[in-house]
Amino acid sequence: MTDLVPIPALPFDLQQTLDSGQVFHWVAEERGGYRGLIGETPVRVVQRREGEILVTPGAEALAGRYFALDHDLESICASFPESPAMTEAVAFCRGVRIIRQPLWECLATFLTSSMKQVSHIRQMSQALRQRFGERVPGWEPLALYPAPERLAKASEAELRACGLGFRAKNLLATARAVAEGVVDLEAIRALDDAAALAELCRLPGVGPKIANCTLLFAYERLRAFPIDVWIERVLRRLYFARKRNVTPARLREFAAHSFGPYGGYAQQYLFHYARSRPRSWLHESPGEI
DNA sequence: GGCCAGGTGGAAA
DNA sequence: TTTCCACATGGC
Repeated sequence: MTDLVPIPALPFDLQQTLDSGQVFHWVAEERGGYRGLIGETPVRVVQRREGEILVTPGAEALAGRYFALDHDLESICASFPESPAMTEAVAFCRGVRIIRQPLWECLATFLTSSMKQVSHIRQMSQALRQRFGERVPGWEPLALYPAPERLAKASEAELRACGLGFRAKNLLATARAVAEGVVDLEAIRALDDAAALAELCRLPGVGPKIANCTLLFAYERLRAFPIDVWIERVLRRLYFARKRNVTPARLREFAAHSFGPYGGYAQQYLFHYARSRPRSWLHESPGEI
């Protein structure tokens, strides 16, 4: 293996970023670091110390963009609403970045994520890559995420064989819609947030949660605020403690208006922090933090 | 073995 | 409008 090349990254926490539930295919190596694909380019990334990462020669610019090393985390965090829990989440998530993923890979992966734990999403992603994606010579077992055209040719049974369960039907239908140009993922880049959300939601199996994840993790819409079961619990505990009849619509409205232009970052930090706490954390009252 | 997991879509109230 | 429920699979 050729020597890796250092690039400055401060603050950046590679391990937590890859383990924060936004990307699912990076493989930890026994000697340390990770192997993964940035689009179609195989890359090895290692972080040995604060403030820098080492990457495969030639992939410096690609990795810097993918890992969003240009995001000004200090300004982003300063824009969050004040609260003890938010402060704790920010401290815990120091260096976690919201990365820039390829559109289809991100959309399709989150399409398979419904009612699945993060480890299961990894398994399905790997199975789909191994079964339908092109291998990368010399980088086994890495394989590309299969293009919509490839999945569109698969049968629902083949997709189910990758452990997708009822999600197979939706992935197949969405792959066909994208392959046929019914929905143009690239063209969505030009739309504003609301229009982009609506366009993504036209795809079968894609609702507001998955659409917002795709907007946040692939379309660089840092205001997008996906609400899943975890974030719903966090919002209820931190901001609606002991209040009854808080509808999902009320939560959506609150999230959209309370977290500012980088609400997606706030959401990701709260998500990652809450998932790292003991289960009981979600059931304590805010005053007990 | 019951419970839950980064939800969605369609039916029923 | 809101509420309810089926939908597959796997880990603990």
